[in-house]
Amino acid sequence: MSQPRNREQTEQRILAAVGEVLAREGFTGIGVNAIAKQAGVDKVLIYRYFGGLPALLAVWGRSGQFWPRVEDLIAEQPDVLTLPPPERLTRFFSHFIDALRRRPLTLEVLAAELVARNELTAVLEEERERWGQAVATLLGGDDAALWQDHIGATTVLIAGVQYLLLRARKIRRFGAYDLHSDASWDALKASIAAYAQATLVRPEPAGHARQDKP
Amino acid sequence: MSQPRNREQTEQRILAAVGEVLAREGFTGIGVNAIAKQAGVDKVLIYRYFGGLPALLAVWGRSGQFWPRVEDLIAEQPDVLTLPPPERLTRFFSHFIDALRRRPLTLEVLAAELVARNELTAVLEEERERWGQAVATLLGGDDAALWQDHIGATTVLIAGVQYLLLRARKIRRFGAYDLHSDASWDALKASIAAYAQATLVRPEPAGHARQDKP
DNA sequence: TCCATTTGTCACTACGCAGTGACAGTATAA
DNA sequence: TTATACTGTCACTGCGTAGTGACAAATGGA
Repeated sequence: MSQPRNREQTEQRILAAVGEVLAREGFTGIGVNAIAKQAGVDKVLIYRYFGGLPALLAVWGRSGQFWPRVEDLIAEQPDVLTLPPPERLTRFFSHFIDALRRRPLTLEVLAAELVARNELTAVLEEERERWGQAVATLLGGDDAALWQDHIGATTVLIAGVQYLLLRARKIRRFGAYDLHSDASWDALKASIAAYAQATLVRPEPAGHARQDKP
Repeated sequence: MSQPRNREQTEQRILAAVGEVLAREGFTGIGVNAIAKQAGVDKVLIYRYFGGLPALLAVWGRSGQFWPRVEDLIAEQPDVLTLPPPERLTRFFSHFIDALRRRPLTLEVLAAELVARNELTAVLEEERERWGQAVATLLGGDDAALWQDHIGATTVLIAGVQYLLLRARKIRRFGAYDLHSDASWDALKASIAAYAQATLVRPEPAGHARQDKP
């Protein structure tokens, strides 16, 4: 019944248990008791090895990559940078939605951030700030000025996608959409694509219109 | 120190205390002990008069109107229905943002819905579903077909605004924006306005409103 | 006046939580 | 071999929570 005497392994057990408890019970179920029980380890070791629950969460947050890496969002299309801006934005959103729908743990943490701040959310905040920079670079591409005109609406759209994904976990409907159905998400992707086509182009149609071809 | 013997008044005290505790400690601080203490009443009366915490929350949810009524979002401009669609959408978003920024209690409940379902969130869900219908009618106005084409993007924008307002409570930055500054919100409103101008128009037969794909 | 019901108070149980002190077994270094 | 540090277990305190039973005081009807 007693654990092998191996601190390294025990620490890994505890770290793994954090994710397991989070996945099973959600953020409100997180606590030293639950984590220790899940790890099959005495809770005092959490204090001894990590210094308490907040410090443990910080370590866990740094170890796992729940946030989709920007590269993964465009991986299947490595020449995405050569696409015209509307297609680029469309593909980005499509992959972003799919990636987040596959990451329930990310959504759990994302939801927790809205309710309470703690060591974990602080760690993830830095991480995502860097992510935002990378996305801006990706979407801006070779025409940063064009992108600049649409950064506001696109920011709200990114926020909106995240919010709808969070709501989907607990509440099925939002306005006209059933957030549990793939068809709804396809429709939303199509709407965003239409938005991109309609707006993400150089404003002057006549005269010195600039083509978005390389 | 004993309360006057007046059930009606005591019930009102308890209901008021729900909102007070929610405002002061947030949703995680809600509990029979805290509510009873706030109301200056013994907690057993919560069970006796309301049947427990979930039932109390349901009553409270029905009694208060924290969600901005659609009429209030356009009150200062009663002839909003005569405005062209882009201006109509722009005004709606501007008022919607301002209204929610003035309702911390609404945001608290909105955030709670993302984490846990309970009697309160169920009640509010019905309420907001009706709200969504009213908004659709308002924005659609006399040209439901036009609106239909943009319902998806607008839905995501509404969701995005709500999400940014929720994040602002705990996390100051989102992408390029400081969510605590009025200037950021003005910029976001302007971006939404630009989106509305660019997309929410009738495709003219020979007009330049919508640009063709290359 | 008498009695039943209602209103409000108090004391209590049972539970889960965070955190800690004491202890036993094991590895390691002198 | 002996002393020391380390790893893991157990039992415990203290706190806050939800929920309940017993009781005192006031009300209102017969």
